[in-house]
Amino acid sequence: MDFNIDVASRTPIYRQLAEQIRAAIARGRLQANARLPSVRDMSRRLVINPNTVARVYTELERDGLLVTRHGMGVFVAPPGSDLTKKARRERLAVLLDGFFTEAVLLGFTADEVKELVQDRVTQFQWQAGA
Amino acid sequence: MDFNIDVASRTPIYRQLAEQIRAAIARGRLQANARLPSVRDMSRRLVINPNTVARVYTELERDGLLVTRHGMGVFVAPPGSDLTKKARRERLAVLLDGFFTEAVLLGFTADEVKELVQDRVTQFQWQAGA
DNA sequence: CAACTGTACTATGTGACTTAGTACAGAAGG
DNA sequence: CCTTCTGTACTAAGTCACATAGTACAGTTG
Repeated sequence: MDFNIDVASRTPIYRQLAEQIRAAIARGRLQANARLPSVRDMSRRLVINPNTVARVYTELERDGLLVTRHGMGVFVAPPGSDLTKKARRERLAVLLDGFFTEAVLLGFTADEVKELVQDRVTQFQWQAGA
Repeated sequence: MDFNIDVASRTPIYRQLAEQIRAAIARGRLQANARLPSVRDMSRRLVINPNTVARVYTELERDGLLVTRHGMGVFVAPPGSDLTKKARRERLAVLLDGFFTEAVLLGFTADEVKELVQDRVTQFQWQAGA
């Protein structure tokens, strides 16, 4: 896994790294139980502070995406959200509405958006259908 | 139009207001040429600083969503993005990938997402199909 | 002229973000 | 046991985004 940080960006470093890890897991480029670089190793690679890396790992563990074993390292957690079905659906609806808002303001038609959905949906590692 | 601000939220006030205006336009609750509350009026309603409101209006004008006429007020711009077709599509793809990432991490299946898309897509004011 | 509009500027305060440095506890291998 | 890795927990410092307050100026309307 290769991550990269743009220190010139207005989005915080810790947010950039967290998003890249989330994306890697969602696309299956980081599989369950895979080990991530240590806090110090990652900080050296990205030329950022170890504290910032630790902050990212802590946040992602709180979200249930990572599991840390003290003295051993940080690993990708097995899939599964601990939210209720209702909470999960509400959260997804908010995100989808945000996406639709931007799509409308960019001038797209509904058909164009549906087409793009079909194009891109295959690049992610979805839960198996019921 | 009624807007509301949560000062306790971690998301900045100017961002909250900007998102609410964007959403209102995308859903057709604010039509083209509609007039928005004046900077001072909006600041009194939301109990925030006039400078913060002005910042929001300026940002949305830069994005082409609003038009200000000095001394007269701020109005909703007619639809239409000034980005190139390629830039618009790339931007939408980034947003869609972000949405898919969260959907996967929340544990949804591809079919569930497609279903939600069908449910919600009708609530927005899309450009007329080609 | 009066009362509204948006805009520009300075000054101030708070908190997020990032870095640096030090220290401590758990795990693995010679 | 000792060394070296691992994550974690602090403190201290600096920078910058965010929000507020206040003042001032220019355009529009009646």
